[in-house]
Amino acid sequence: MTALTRRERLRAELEREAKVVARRIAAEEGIAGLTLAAVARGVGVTPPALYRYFSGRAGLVRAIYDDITAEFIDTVERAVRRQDPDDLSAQLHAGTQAVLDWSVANKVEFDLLMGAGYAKVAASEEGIPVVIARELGGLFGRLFARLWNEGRLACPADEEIDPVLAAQLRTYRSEVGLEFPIGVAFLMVVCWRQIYGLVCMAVYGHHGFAFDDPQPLFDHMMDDLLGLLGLTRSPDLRLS
Amino acid sequence: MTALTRRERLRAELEREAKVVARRIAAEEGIAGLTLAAVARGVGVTPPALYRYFSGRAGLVRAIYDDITAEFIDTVERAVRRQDPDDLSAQLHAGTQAVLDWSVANKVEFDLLMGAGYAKVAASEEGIPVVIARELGGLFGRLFARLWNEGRLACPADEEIDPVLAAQLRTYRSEVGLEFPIGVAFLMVVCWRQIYGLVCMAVYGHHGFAFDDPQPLFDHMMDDLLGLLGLTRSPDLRLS
DNA sequence: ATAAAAGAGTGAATACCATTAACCATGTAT
DNA sequence: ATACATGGTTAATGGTATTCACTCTTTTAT
Repeated sequence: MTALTRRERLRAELEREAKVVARRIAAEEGIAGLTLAAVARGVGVTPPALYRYFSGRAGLVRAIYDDITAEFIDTVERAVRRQDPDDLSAQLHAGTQAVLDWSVANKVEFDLLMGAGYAKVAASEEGIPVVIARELGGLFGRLFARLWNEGRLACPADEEIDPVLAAQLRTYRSEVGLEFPIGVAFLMVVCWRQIYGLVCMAVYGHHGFAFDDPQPLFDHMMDDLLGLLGLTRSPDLRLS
Repeated sequence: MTALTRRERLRAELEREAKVVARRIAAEEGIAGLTLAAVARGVGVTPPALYRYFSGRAGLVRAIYDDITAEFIDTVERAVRRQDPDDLSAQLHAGTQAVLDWSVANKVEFDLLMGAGYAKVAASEEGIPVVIARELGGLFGRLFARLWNEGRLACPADEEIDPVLAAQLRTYRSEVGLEFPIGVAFLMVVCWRQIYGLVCMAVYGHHGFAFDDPQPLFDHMMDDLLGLLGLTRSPDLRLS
């Protein structure tokens, strides 16, 4: 039951609408082009009214940042769950493809979450830093953990890893809340480095004159990465 | 001989100084915080005066973009030339290390050249697109060409490459002005994808809570990449 | 039911910013 | 010496964020 008072309903409604308008403007004009005045026009109020909902422009950006994070993680999570629960290769593949597809389809949002925008948001607010890395790391980390438990993963032993790197991996592992050896975390980071590079290339497009479509490079990369994990590409991907 | 008139000297001086101030402000505040008014204050003129030197704010950004490109390429080129001319491994290693070091030391500039800033600059101006990719591709491409000529490079044959990817590689090769088979271009792109991913991680820092120092991951990556090219890490790197 | 309190919006004011136009002083060239 | 080109100025326009004082409405408490 909606024990909400009239005011609360209206407030929730305007806040939702303001964020929708803000998302649309950001997607069209970029974060730099996202102005309180434009959002105010879009929802039919004067700019100062928005200060009842967000703490200024920075607060508005922070608000849509949180929404975008949830949306991104949800998208990737759904793609993973759409696969055969026993086919880890298919799940890793689909999740990674979802990361690429969402990023290319939402370039401004990607930049905010994992690009230049991240540093700005993180610098101006507290409580941001680890969010996206933890969520995404946890999502893929659970798949890596299953691989590890099945004993199919060939990863370096703790002693083989450079001490400085080992310390970083331990920090990473504990921050993301994972249980496996740091060698597994190392594999995750090696994979992420490659995925992230490809996605950044596709999103920022400084090689777009030739590699307009990232899919062929992505397919090659997935074969590489799955091979690194001792897997082969699963034929029955359900990407629909 | 300076066949420059007094006015020309003063003009060149103010233009230089304005760009220096702009670079400083951009580095401190980010490109978004780079305002004509602040630059004008910095060089002791009123804002409209800068319109005699740059076509508005966009023109100023474009001007420092060009400077930054030249500076970046020059830095990498010097690092390569500092190595033994016959030690391709050392040259590749040093060049790549220079890319990382410069990018981390100049985050805002990196973003402008190869991150989110690139898309904005490229969208608003003509003649930009291929610059950075061509310069950097040419620099590393010459090293790959030498490797190829020495026959030490194990790369896929043309027929083994997916047709769509092959077309992209041909576009890339011709745009960058390289001569070798597209299999070599493929290796270049595979390497760049990994380097770029690591650099973006280091610059944008969404994993910075754990991987504050990118060097250990970089060292691992270089071993991988040099191995991919049939090389081993050269012991006598002169990075000083 | 009515009065007090809380909430949500407005308009005005301040302080930035970019950009253009009109204007003036000065260096350069004839 | 004079005419012109150049590089600067001030003033004006219009956009932005943000704060403050005020009003109207809704909620809450008596």
